[in-house]
Amino acid sequence: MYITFMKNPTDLTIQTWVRLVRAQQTALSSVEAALKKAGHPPLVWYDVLLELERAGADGLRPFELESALLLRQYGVSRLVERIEKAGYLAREACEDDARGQRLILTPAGRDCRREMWSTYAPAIEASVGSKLTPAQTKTLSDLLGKLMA
Amino acid sequence: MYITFMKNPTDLTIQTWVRLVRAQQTALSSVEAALKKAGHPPLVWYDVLLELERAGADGLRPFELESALLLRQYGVSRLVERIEKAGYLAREACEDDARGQRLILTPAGRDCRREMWSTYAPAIEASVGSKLTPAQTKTLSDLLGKLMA
DNA sequence: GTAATATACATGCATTTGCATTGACTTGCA
DNA sequence: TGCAAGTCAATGCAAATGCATGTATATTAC
Repeated sequence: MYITFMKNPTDLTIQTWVRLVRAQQTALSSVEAALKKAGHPPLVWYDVLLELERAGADGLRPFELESALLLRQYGVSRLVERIEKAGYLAREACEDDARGQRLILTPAGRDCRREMWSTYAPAIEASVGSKLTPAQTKTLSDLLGKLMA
Repeated sequence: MYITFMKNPTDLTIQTWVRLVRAQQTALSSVEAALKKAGHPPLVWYDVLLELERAGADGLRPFELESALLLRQYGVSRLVERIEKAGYLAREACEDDARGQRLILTPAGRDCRREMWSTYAPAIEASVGSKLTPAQTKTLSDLLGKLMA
């Protein structure tokens, strides 16, 4: 039996929590809205395509995507299915593990990611970059880093 | 024809964006998981119950909840339906507007919110409070405030 | 007063997500 | 070797969400 000691949050901590949730929600939904308005797929597709692009010719295993993007196993399974159906990735049999598969970015997928970026980038700038000085941005990044650690 | 000038984000801005999304996602899902593990309803129920508690005896109109919690109209409609079915809120006809209704917290709803808080509070402390000094927390809160503005 | 428009809320239908389970293969170990 | 346990991925079913639209009432313009 473990006793985990977790004291109650201060008002300041609560306020920070609320702002974290709200600020992210607001920013994220404005980015998603921009993508949708431009006729692009949802943001998570971008993340997948980017990971695959970074992974290069060997692609990635679904479980690698799962941990890289903090998705659930069944979420990856169905997301990959949809992206494949759109022609942006290909599944290959995995040589060294017959249970698995390799997910490879297609040229169309590469193009899609690039086009999404042309909408995504200004949306990030509008929601984050334009609201803070570089020094403030750095501070925010560091503090968020501490939260994730 | 408007020209909206939005330059591309710096690498620092992009990193901050990614961390904002990830940090919130991580923290939020750990809070949600704690609630679920304790047998409580999802977090958004807490938000609704708290808003209704703050609103007092007259309760709130659905559209007020919508803007207070940044939800979609149909989301509120169905969320309220579920919470009502659980017995945590009551719907009253609205005197001055026959299209509308008033949502009132029930005693069971008040209790539910209190019990949720006993899980929610330590989870906030664990995801935010315990990771930062008070000064850092204040700085983070202020910077997130700028993002929301 | 009445017609046009706007607001409040609900809902049918398709898509997505969550949860539990299954099927297939691998690994560890007797 | 062989089998128990573990890992990778898919899927059936239920719940939640998104989108478009519907219904009712209120407000505005004339």
